Amino acid sequence: MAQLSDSIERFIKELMDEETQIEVRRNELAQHFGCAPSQINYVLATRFSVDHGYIIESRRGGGGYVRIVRMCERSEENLLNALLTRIGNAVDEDSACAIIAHLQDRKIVNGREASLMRAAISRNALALPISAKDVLRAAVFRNMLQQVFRNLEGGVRHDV
Amino acid sequence: MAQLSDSIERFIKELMDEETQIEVRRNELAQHFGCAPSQINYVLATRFSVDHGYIIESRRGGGGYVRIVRMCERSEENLLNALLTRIGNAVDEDSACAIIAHLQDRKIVNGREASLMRAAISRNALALPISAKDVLRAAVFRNMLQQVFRNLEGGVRHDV
DNA sequence: ATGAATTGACCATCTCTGACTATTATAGCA
DNA sequence: TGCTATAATAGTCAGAGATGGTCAATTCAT
Repeated sequence: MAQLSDSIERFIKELMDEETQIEVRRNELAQHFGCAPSQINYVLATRFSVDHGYIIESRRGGGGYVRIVRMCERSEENLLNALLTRIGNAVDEDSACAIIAHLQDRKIVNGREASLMRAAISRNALALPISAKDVLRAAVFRNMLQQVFRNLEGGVRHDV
Repeated sequence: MAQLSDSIERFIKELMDEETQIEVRRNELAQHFGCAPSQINYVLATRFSVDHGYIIESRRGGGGYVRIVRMCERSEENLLNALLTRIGNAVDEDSACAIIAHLQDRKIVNGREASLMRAAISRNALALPISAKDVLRAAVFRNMLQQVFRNLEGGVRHDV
């Protein structure tokens, strides 16, 4: 039998046919399928994650919504994954700068963006004991890289 | 449904089109939208804060008014200093995002750069206990801002 | 038996209102 | 003139209502 999650997934994908993004009410959707609202979050987390090429944005409170955005196909995905693996849980400043330079060589980021990234991961920025800096730098760097690659896809303003 | 707050925000911004400041009667505005007067204060507080680049002045009593001023004529140098002061030693994510949005409004950064900055200072990026995050975010953010303004001086402008 | 799916209790955030407070102008009066 | 009462504004804050989020426990499908 088709799982509830599968039905919800299909429903959302049909809604998105032709559209690059849609907005839904979590509660309405849940009611439509007669399930718990959190079930919607489950479907979004398992079928509409960044890995699946989607970005979820939402707002709570009166007039709240859940927006589902489909990202374009990514040709550079392998590079991103390679870089994320390379960075792992810690990375020193020189290595990070080398990666940024590489991205600039490949015209994936321009000079201004490269300088921004260096600023964010510099020793100065990360005001912590030396040992912790590399770990924190890796976290910030990973996040920025993912953003860089999302930007490549044409959509410019999607944070996660 | 479009939220009342969103409508009021749009209305005010349309009034301010071309103008650098406007004056309104709180009660009149509230009546126009059929809401409680304090709703106007709510909109001003959440959409026209200093972080968003506005200043609110008002006077009570007969002939009272609310004046909404859009900050814009500061030189970029002063803006940098104002922002660094504003950020200080700690800043939460929402405030930082408001500042980034303001920079984007003023075309000081473009969409890609804004998204990069948000990525660098997001909760996800700063893998630390909550209490320390705001402090670290401020440090990273300050560093990025200084870089942004250095980029301006060099005139290295790449639009997307 | 195992991992996926589902639920429900509890949490976080955003809006909006109304009661109460603060401030200012002005009319009326001594 | 000077003082005071009143009317006309605006500000603040706590709380209710409306959403969405998270996570641990449970159930289900293979």
